[in-house]
Amino acid sequence: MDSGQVFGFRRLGRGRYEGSIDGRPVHLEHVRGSLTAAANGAAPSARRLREYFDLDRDLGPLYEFLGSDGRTRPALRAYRGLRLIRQDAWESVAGFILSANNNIKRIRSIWAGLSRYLGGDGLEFPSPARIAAAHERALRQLGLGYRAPYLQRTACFLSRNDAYLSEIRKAPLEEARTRVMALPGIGPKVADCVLLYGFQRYEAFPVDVWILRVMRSLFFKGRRATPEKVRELAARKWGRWAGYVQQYLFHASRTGVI
DNA sequence: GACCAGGCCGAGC
DNA sequence: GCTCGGCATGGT
Repeated sequence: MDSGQVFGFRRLGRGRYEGSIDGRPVHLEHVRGSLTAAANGAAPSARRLREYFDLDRDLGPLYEFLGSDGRTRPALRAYRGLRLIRQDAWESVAGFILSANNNIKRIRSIWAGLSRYLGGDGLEFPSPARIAAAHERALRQLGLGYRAPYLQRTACFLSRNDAYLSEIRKAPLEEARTRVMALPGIGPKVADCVLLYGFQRYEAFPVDVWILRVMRSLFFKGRRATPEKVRELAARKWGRWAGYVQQYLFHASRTGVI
């Protein structure tokens, strides 16, 4: 919840969060290895929670990758158990359009504003149609800045092409990436985030400023390396686990562990 | 009061 | 094809 994957959850206390899953508000509590969910209406089922948090995936191969290399081992030691949330595709599209040249704290704040002023009764994140119907000026007032037209144009397009995202899910990786990048405000990095977090394409390896720094430092002897070179190395080294490795490196880098 | 943040876009070579 | 400014805004 705190590793920059989702922006709609608020931390209430140790292991306690409020947010929404499947468009329904929910309270989550994680204590001593036990996860519980509570809601006013229907809470997500145990099965749904296991799926949402990807709990049934065997992370053995990931731990082997991370643990067998001294450069990545600290990230595993610190954050063993960290998993990729299987979030809604539209929410990943919107969240990572907002993320461009922004910081996580402020993305959360913008997300909360959109939910409060454009979402439904449960303060869930607004649908494409609701954002499409908003005025760009209103979006700017919520702090989106120059991202306002991007989010709105993408919302307009998706509200009129409701099969667009589900077709991406079925496409081969490179085609899927091209189609995600065709949306306004989405370039290579945001596309990789959408593929990874919204479509569970675990080969995707988003390269932002944090990942670029840590990858240069760990694997390029501190020398310059383009995001494209970094992506190629990650694909070669970690294959289908690259996205998971990225999350460990990103979070460890941001928290000063590596 | 700089500098930075999970970058993208359009213009100009 | 590539490089390079411009872009809104709040946190630090």
